[in-house]
Amino acid sequence: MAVQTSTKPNVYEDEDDEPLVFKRCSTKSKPNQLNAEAKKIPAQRQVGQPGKQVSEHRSSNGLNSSVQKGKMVPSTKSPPVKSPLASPKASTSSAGASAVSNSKASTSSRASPVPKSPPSTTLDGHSKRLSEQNKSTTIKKEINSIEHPAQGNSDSEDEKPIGARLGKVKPSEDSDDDKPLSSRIAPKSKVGTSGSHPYDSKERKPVVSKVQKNGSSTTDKGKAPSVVSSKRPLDKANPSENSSAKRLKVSDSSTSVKNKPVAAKQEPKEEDDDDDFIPISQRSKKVASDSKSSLTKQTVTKVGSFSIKKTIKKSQKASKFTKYSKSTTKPPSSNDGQTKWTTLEHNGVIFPPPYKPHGIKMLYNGKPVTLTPEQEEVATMYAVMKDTDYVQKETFRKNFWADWHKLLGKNHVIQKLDACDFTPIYDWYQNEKEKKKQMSTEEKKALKEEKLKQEEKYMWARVDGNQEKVGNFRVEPPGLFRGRGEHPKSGKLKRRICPSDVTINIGKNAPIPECPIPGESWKEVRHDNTVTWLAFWNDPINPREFKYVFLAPSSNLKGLSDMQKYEKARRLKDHIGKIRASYTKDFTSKDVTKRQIAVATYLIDKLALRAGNEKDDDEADTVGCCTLKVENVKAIPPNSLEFNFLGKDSIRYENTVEVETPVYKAIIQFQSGKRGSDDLFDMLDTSRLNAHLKNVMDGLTAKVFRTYNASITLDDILNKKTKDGDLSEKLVVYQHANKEVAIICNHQRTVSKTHSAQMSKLTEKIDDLQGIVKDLKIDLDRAKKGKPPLKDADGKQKKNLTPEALERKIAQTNAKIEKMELDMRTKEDLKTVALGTSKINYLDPRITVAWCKRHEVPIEKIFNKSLLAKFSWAMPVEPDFRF
DNA sequence: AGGGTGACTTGGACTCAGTATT
DNA sequence: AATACTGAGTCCAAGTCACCCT
Repeated sequence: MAVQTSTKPNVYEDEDDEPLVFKRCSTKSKPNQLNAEAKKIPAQRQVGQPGKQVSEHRSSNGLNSSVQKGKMVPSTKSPPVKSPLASPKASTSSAGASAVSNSKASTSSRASPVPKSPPSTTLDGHSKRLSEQNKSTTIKKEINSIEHPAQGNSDSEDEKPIGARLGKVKPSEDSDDDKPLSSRIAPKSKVGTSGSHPYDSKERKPVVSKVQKNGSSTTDKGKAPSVVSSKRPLDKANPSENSSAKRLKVSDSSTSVKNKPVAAKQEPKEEDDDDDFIPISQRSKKVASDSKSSLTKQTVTKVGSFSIKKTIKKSQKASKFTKYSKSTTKPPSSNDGQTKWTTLEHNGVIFPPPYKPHGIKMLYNGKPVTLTPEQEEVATMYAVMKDTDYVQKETFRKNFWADWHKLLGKNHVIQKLDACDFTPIYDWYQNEKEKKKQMSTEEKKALKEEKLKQEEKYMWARVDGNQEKVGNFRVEPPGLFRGRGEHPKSGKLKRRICPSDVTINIGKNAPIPECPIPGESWKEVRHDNTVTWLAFWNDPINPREFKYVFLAPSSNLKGLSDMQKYEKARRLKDHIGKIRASYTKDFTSKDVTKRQIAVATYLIDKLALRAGNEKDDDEADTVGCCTLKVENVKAIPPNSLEFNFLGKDSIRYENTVEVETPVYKAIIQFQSGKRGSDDLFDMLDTSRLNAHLKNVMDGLTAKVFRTYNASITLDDILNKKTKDGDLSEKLVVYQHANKEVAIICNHQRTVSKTHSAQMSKLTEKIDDLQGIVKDLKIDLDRAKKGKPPLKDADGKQKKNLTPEALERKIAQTNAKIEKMELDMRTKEDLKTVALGTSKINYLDPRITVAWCKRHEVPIEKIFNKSLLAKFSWAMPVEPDFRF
C-alpha cells in the first residue's frame, strides 16, 4: 500500500513533450473491416506504428474472422424502421387512442398521479417544487452534506488522471513496487502523440511525473492511502459508503422517506488515515473498517446530518444554479438498501397502434403477390430497410427469411428471399414519408398534440409523493432485430408485445393501471418496492431477458443512484494508491491467478477497459478486459502492447501503449503456449476480479475505475488549463477536457456522411476570405498612395475607403478566417469522438457545476435541458468542490 | 464455487424540430 | 422558401454486477 503522501511535484507542464500513450490510436483503414467500421476513424492517430502494423498483426495472428471484420455499424442512412408499420396516421382506433379515452374516465376521478400539466421544463418543475418548501431543505442539506465531504482532496498522483499518470518517468526507473503507478509508467515515445490535434499538440496531456513516493507497501489495509494533497481544503465528511448500504437488506422495508439515501448518510467518517493533511472527514476510511462497518452503520444516518455544516450560502454566482436544483422535492425515500420507494403510482405503459395494412403488393419473380396483413407487416419491416447495411448481411437476411418464411407457410408462393422484390413497398413507404414531410406546420402541430394527449398520462409517475417523469413508457414496437456487429440474431422478427406480456410494478395501495387494450389484461401486477422498474416484459429476441420501464434520469431515484456512483468513484481516490501499489507488486507474483488479477486491474485502471463478462454464443463476439483473447494483444518490444479488439457495441478498440516491463513480461507469459483465440486471462473472470477488488475497497468493481478516471481527468484538466479569458476560451478548455475523457473511454461515433463535404465547403470559404484579404491589402496600399481601389471581379468600381477603414476590414476578415479555421479544426478533431456519453455517464456533474461557478460560466453552456434536469442534484455544489 | 437470473447502467444510431444559410 | 446543419430527444441494444440457487 502505500499510500503515499504525495509529495510529488506535479508535472503537468504544458511543455512536456511526452506523448500520451494511452490514447486511442487510430489506424488507418484496415482492409478487413467492413465499411461500416471503417467509418469510424479514431481521432487520435498515433504516430508511428499504426495501421499497417495492425493489419499485419491481424493477419499474422489469425484473428478470427468475426473480429477481423469489425463491427458492423448500422448504416447511418438507414431509414426509420420502426414505425412504418404503425404509422401515426394509422388507424384512429389505435390502442393508444382507446387507452386515452379510457384513461380519462378512470383516472381523472381518482386523483391520478398524473399532473394535468406537468412541468415541461426543469425550470418549471423547479418552481413548482419550490412551493413545496420545506422539503426542499432536506434535500439541500443532503446534497450539501454530500458535497462537502469530498472537498478537499488530495492531489497525490494516484489521484491523477490516467493521462497524467503516464508520464515521463520511465519504467525502468521505478521498478519498485512501492512507487506509484504513475511514476512507473513510461510514455511511449512515439505513440500517442496526436499531432494532428491542435489542442493536444500544444497542450499535451497532463503528464505527471509522479514522483511520488508512495510506496511503501504499507499494507495497510486499513488505512487509506494517503494521498492527500494540501490542495483541497475543505473537509467534509466523506460520504462514501453508500453503495454498500444499498445492498443491505434491511428488514424494515417500510422505512419511508426518512431514511436517507445512502450516500447521504455518510457520517463524517472516521476516515482515514494517511493523509496527514487531510481532514479526516475527507479521507475515506480504511478498507477494512469500511467494509464491515459500513453495513452496520449506514442505515441510520440521514442525510440531513451532514448538512449542517454548510449553510446554504451559496455564492452569488451559485445562485443561478439553484434554479436547476430540485431541492424542493422530498428526498427519496429510504435507502435502507432494499427499499427503493414507499408509494408508487403510475399509469402503466402505452402500446403501439395495431398494424394497418397498406395493401401494396410486393413482387416475387416479377409478379405481384398478395400477402395477409401479418405477412405484409413483416415484409414491410424488411422492405423499408432496403438501403441499410443490415440487409447486406447474410445473417440478417437468413434470420429474417427464417422467421418470415414461417409466417408465409410452407406452401406459399414465395419460396426464397432472393426472388423477392420489395421495391413497391419501399416506394410506398418513401412516399408516405414524403407526404408526412409535406404536411403543413399546423397539421404537424395538430398531430403532435394529439400524440401528446394520448401519451400524457403515461409520462408521469408519483413516487413517494413526488411527481416524477417516466423514462420509456412506450412499449417497443415490433420490428426486425438490429443487433450490432456480427450479432447472430440480427434480422430476427421481434414480435409485437401485448398487455399479456407485461408485468406491472406498483404500490400496494395504488390503483392498478388500466390495461390500454380493451379485453386484454396485464400478465401480472406486483408490488415490489425493492426495485425501481414500473413494468417489464420478456425480450422477444431473448426470452430469458427483460425489457424494463424505468423512471427518467431526472427522477430522484435515478439521481440518487447517480450520486452514489460518483461518491463511490471518489472514494476510490483514497484507495487508488494502495491499489496500484498492490497490483504492481503482484505483477511478479508466483501465483498466476494473482498475477492475472494484477495485470487485468492495471489495464482496467490505466486504459479504462470494461470488465468483460463472458458472453454466450448467441451474442456478438466482443470482449472486455477479462475476456481478452491472446490475439487481441500484441507485445511489441521493448515494452509496448498493441490492443485491437471489438468492445461493447462492437466498437473497435485500438491502442498501442507503453507499459511497465513486468506487465509486458506477464502478458507474454499469459500468451505463451496458447492459440490466438484462447483467453489471455484464463484464470480470471469478472466475478473473480470484482471479488478481489471488493477486498480492497468496499463496493469496488471494475467499472468504478472508468468513472473515477474519467471524472478525475476532467477535474484535473479543468483545473490546470482554465485561464482567465473570455467565455469561449473557457468553453474550449471544457470541450478539450471532455474530449480527452471520451478518448480514454473510447467513445466513438460514426463520421457524419456529410463531414468531408462540410470540410471542403469550409476550406472554400476560407479561401474566398483569404482572397478578399489579399484584395483589401492591395487597396490599402493604393489608398495610402491616394489611388482608388481596383475594380472588383465584375469590373465594377469599389467604394473608396480610407486606409483606416480598410485596415479595419482586413482585421475583421482575418478574425473571421481564424474563427473558421478553429471551427474546422474542432470539427475534424471531434469527427469520430462522441462527447455526450461521458458527459452523461462518467463525469461527476459537480465538477462541472463547481467549475462553472468558479469561472462564471453559465451552466447552460455545458449542460442542456435534460442534463440540467438529470443533474439537478449536483447544482448546489460549492464552487470549490474537487472530485 | 459456479451458473443463471434479474436489475440497472452505458452507448451509439436515429429522428426530428429548430436554426442558420443560401 | 428551400436546404443544410445541429443538437436534443428517443430508441433499444449491450454492457455490468449482485444475488439466488444448486
